[in-house]
Amino acid sequence: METFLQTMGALNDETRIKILAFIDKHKEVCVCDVEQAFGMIQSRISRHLKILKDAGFLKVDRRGRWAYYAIRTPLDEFRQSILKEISYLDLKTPELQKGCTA
Amino acid sequence: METFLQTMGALNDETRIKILAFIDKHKEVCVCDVEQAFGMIQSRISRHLKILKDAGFLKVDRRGRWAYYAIRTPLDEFRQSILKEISYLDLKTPELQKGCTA
DNA sequence: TTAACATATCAAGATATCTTGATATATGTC
DNA sequence: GACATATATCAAGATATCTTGATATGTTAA
Repeated sequence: METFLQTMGALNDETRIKILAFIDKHKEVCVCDVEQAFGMIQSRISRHLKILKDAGFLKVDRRGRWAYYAIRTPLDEFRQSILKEISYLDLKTPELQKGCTA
Repeated sequence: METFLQTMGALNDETRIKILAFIDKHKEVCVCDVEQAFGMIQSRISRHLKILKDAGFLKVDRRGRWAYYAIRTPLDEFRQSILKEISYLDLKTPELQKGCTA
C-alpha cells in the first residue's frame, strides 16, 4: 500500500507528469536541462525529480558535476502502463536545449 | 491531462484505495454498507465515493432511498490495470454486514 | 403530513503538498 | 586554495485536500 500510494502521489502533479513525458522522450537529461526547458527554478525541478525517482519511475546517474535522470530500467508492467497512458495524453513537451555549461 | 490528473488524485488516498478494493470485491454496495464496514462517518464515505465516481471508477444506481455503488462498466484498460494492481496489494478489506435498514 | 432513514453538500479547522529563496554539498577549473 | 557550476535540502508562506459536524434533499412508512 505504501508503495502504491507513493506512486500515485508522484503522479498527482501536473509538472511531474510533464517532466516524466519529457524524460521519456529525451531518454536522458540533467537537472539543468529540465530547469531550462520548463523555465522553473532549480530547487523545484530537483524536488520533483527526487519524488519521481523515489516513486520508482526514474534512475539517476551522477557523472562529474551533473546528475543525469532517465526512465528506470527495467520498469515494472504497472509503471510501464502508466507511461503509456501519459504518452496518450499527447502533451506538448518543451524543447531540449542543452543549456548547461556541459 | 485534466482527466489523468483527476484519476491520479482519486487514487492518492488510502481510504479510497481500500473502498475501491472493497467494492471490487463485493460488486455492489450502498453508502451505509461502506460506512458500517469502515467505521467512518457518512459524509466522509459519501465524499470519497463521489471522488471515485467522478474519476471514472464507479457508477451509482439509485434505488429507493439507497445509492448503490459499483465498479463502472465497461471500464477502460488503464483503470482496469489500476484495479488489478490494487488487487495485488492483497488488502484486508473489512467485512460486509448489510447494516442498513434495507 | 409527520417522522425516520439514506445520502449529499457545505463550512471550518486540521493536515499535507507545492513553491520560493536561502543555504549546503560536491565537483571541476583557475 | 579560491571560485564557479550543478545539485540537493531546508524553512516558511501559499495552496490544496481531508475530516468532522451541521444542514439540506429526497424517499419511504406510519
